[in-house]
Amino acid sequence: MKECCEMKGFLSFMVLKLISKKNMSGDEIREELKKRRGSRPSPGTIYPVLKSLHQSGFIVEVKNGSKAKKYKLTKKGEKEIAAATRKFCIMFYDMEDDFHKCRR
Amino acid sequence: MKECCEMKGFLSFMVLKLISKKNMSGDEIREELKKRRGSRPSPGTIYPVLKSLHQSGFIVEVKNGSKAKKYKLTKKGEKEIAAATRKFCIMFYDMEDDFHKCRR
DNA sequence: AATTAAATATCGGATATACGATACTAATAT
DNA sequence: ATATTAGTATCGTATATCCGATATTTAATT
Repeated sequence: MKECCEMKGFLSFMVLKLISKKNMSGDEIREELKKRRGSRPSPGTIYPVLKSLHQSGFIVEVKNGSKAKKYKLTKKGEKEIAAATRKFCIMFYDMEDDFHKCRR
Repeated sequence: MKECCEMKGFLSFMVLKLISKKNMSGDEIREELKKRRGSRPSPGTIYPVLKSLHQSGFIVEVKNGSKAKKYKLTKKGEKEIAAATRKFCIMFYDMEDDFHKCRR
């Protein structure tokens, strides 16, 4: 382990979570992730994740006009993110206090 | 990716977090993680993590009497978990709502 | 002290995660 | 139509993560 607590491994969760709130394109997701974790994930990081989520049937592409295509959740994807969120909350149930502290 | 949102990658964070709340032995940590994520991590999972955290200078061993040795944070470890917690909160700042929902 | 049990430690390997570099595609502008 | 740009996609690779199996150490029991 080069650096402790890098917290890798939540990328697909986070991507699915973001799309669940709002239909987004790959680039928009990269931008949002930059805000959240400091660094903008490279294309080689984000697109394979989207591909994988698509292959699993959790997201589909949506095109409207000449804009960059966006992704939105499928029914299956909604179930998945709901289940994953539940797990997340159980895993980190006592992090709520930390959220409050960070707010100040 | 076999299964989406497995949320691997948080083990060392979680271990450090647990020790920060209470001095714990490897076995106690395994037990606590069983509650949180459903499955009890195997020895081959948990002890390398402890070793790595120890080598990084985040934790030290504490023995009292004939009981199983426990780990406690060092100053460095305290700083590390504080920084990691801050990152966590930024990354997942909007998960608070989900915590509330899960509570019900 | 010898035996058993509990806890810890190590090893090899499978899989996941993420990145940089590069290639491709589609939209826009010239 | 061609050139340019923005967005998307793929490839190869490095590292992290985690596990099962096994070995070792430590504590408890007889």
